[in-house]
Amino acid sequence: MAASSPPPGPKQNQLLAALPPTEWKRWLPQLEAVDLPLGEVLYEPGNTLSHVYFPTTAIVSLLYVMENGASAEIAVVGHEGIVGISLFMGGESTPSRAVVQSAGHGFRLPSQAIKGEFSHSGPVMHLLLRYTQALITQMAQTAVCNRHHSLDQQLCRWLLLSLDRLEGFELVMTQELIANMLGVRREGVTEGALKLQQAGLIRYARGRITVLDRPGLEGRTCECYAVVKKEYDRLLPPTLSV
Amino acid sequence: MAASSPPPGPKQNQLLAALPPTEWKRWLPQLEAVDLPLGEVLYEPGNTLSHVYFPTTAIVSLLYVMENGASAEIAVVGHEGIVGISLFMGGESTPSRAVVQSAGHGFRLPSQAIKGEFSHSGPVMHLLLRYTQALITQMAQTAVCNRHHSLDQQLCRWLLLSLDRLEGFELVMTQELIANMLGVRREGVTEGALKLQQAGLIRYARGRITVLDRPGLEGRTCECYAVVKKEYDRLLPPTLSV
DNA sequence: CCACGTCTGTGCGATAGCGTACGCAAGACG
DNA sequence: CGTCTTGCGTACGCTATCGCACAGACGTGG
Repeated sequence: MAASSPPPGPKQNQLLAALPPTEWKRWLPQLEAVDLPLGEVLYEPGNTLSHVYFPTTAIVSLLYVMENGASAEIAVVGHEGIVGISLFMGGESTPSRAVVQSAGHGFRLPSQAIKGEFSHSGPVMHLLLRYTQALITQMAQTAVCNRHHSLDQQLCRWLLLSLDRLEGFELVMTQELIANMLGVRREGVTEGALKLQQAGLIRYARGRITVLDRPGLEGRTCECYAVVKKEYDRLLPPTLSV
Repeated sequence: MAASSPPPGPKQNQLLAALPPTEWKRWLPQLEAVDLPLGEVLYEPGNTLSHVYFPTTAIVSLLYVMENGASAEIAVVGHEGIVGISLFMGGESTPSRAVVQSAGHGFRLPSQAIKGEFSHSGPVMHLLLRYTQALITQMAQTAVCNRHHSLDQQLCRWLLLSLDRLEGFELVMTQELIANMLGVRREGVTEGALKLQQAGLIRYARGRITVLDRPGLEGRTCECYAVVKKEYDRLLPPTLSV
C-alpha cells in the first residue's frame, strides 16, 4: 500500500473492457472512479441503487444478513463483474446487501445509463428478467437456509414453497424424494415429518402428504420462506399486466 | 387423479398469462402441451435445451448432482415460472439439471421463440446477461457447498474465489471476517486456516493471508470451485469480444 | 391371499460444527 | 515504555445430523 501504485483504469474491469467501442465511448464520461474501503456498503436490502459498480481492484461481497444478525455470503464480485444487477434485471432492489470485502478501487455508473441498454427491449424480456430475479432470490435464500437453519425449518420451507406452486393441499412425494431435494438423509425427513404430523400440521401416508395447517407450517419455518415469497409477489404481482 | 380433470390451459402458467396480446398470439401456435411425469428430466448439465418449459400443474426442481451422487435442490419452479432461463440469459446450458418433482402438465416453446425476444437488444445487454448467468451459477454452487461440504473445503473454495478476483497472492482479511462470509464460527476458520498453514499452503498473520501454494488449495477444495470457475470462463472468456 | 417391493419408523455410535470462555501475542497509541 | 485493542489459539461440553442397520406396515400384482 505504498500509495503510489497507479490508480486502476476502467479497463481493469473485465465487463467494461469487453464493451464495444460505441458503448465504451458513451459510458466513459459518465464513469466515476470510486474508492472502495473495507466494509463500505454499496447497497442495503430493499434500497434502490443510484449506481451500478464495476470493481477493479476491490472485491465486493453479496451478503444476506439474517434477523438475528448472522450472515452468509451469497456470491462475491470482483474485477470480472458488476454490482447491482437488480437494476437491469428490473427489480430495482434485492433482499441482500453488498459490502466491500477487500478494499480497493472501482468505477460507478449512474443507473440510468445501464437501464438505457435494456429500455429498447420488449415487455416480454422485462417480464422474463423480473422472473429471473425472483429465481435468483430463491437460490440465494436456499444458500442461506442451507447454512443456518435446521432440517425441521427447511422441511417446512420446502413444503410451503412446493405448496405455493400447486393447487390444493396435497403433495405426491415420498420422504426419500424430499431428502434428495433438501440434500439430507431420508431418516431426517422422517423425523421432521413425524413432528409435523404429531403437531397436527400435516398428514401423510406412503408418498402422499396432506397439509392440514398451513399457518402452522409458516410458524415453524425460518424467515427464508417469507423472504422468497415476498420477493416473488413483489416482482411478479398476481395482477401482472405487462 | 381421476384422469378427468380438464387439461390445464397455457394461461394457468402465470408468465404465459401475463404476456401482452401481441406476443400471446405469436406464441400460442408454437406452444405444445406436454405431460410431465414424476422424475422426467427436462435438461441435463451442459446440454443445450431445445425448448423452454412453462409448468402449469407440475413442479420442476433445479437440482445439482454432485460427483458422488449426492444432490441438492437449487430452486423450484412451478406455474409461476419458466424452466430454461439459460436460453435467454445467453449461456445455453447450466451445470444443474431440471427434474419433474411433482407430476403434472405444462407447455413448451421452441427455444428460438424465446431467443427472438432478446435478439433485438444490443451487445451490452447480452454481455450483462451472460455475466448474470455466471453469477447465478456461483450462487447455486454456494447453496450446494453450504449443504454438503466441510468447513475446510469451503474455506479453500472461498480463498480461491477471492484470489481469482485480485491480483497477487495476498488477501487483507481477518479470520473473523471470513467467518462472517462463510456463515461459520471464527474459531472454525482459525482451525481450518491452521491446517492450511501447517500444510504450507498459506501463511498469515494479523489479517494478512498469503497464498503460497495455489494448486494445493485447489486439491483440498470441493468440486464447487471448479464448477464456478469453469462457468465463468465459459460465459465470460478472457478474450471477450462482444 | 400370499409374496414382494416400497415406504416409513427406530435405534445407536460417530462426528462436525456450535457456544462459550479464556489465554496470549502483536501492533497501535499514548 | 506501559497500556489497550485487535487478531489468533485452545479447550470443553453440547447438539444436530450422519451412516448404517434393521423392523414393521402398507399396497400391488401374481
